[in-house]
Amino acid sequence: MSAESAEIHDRLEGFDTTIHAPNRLRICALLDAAGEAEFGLVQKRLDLSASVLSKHVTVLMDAGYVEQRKAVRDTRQRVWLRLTRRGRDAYQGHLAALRAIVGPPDPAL
Amino acid sequence: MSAESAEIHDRLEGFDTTIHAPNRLRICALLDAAGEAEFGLVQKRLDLSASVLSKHVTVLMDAGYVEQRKAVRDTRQRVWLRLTRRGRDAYQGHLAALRAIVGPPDPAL
DNA sequence: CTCGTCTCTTTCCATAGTGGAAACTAGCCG
DNA sequence: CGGCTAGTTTCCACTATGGAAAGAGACGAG
Repeated sequence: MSAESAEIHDRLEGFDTTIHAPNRLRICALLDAAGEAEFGLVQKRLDLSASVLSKHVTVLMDAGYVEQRKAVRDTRQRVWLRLTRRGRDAYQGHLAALRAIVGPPDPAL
Repeated sequence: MSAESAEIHDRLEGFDTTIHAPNRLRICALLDAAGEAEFGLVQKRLDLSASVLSKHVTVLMDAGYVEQRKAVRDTRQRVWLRLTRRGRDAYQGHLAALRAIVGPPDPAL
């Protein structure tokens, strides 16, 4: 099981464990849809504690998938989050990998 | 953030961490598609060590998602795996949850 | 009957991931 | 200055995960 295994078993290319973690998947999905979102909004939307969200964002930034922008709203500094180009690609690649795993949606359903 | 949070944040109903784990997701997808599959075939298809596959199968059985059937092929006892009804439902529910998270596939792509 | 093989299963172990709580930091207001 | 808000980081306990190796059950060979 070596040379041909790549031909035989399901491909995992694009599968990204950094993104796959449930909360990070939700974060990426939200940012992908929103384009850019405020930290607090993400936190509320996903119902995460600030510390947990902050840590996941750190992981995503370390991977180069997310970047921050600081801006003032209501006299207060807030952090805006968005996917980098690389993050968007990785996210889309991960979705493609998931689709490859689960197969095409059954049209009969 | 309590009563209305269920209305606000993304729904996670159906999201099943037991199934979400990468290798278990692949196992469930394979069994869902195959109906029933031999342990060895699953192992080869997914390129997993016997011990790892066995442990994941145990987890899925403990959850009531998979059942085994022992049968002889080529003079040797082999284990056949399949999703239970409950497992199939949980798997489909998880896929639905994933779709709810990532949103509808972009037709423009 | 005993031995070796094949097919899983279980145990042991080391490592990494995860979240909650709380302490900490930075900017702004009064 | 003290207090408040918005994030960040640290501390901690717990769970998950995989690899390697030992076990266990069934079967054929001799």
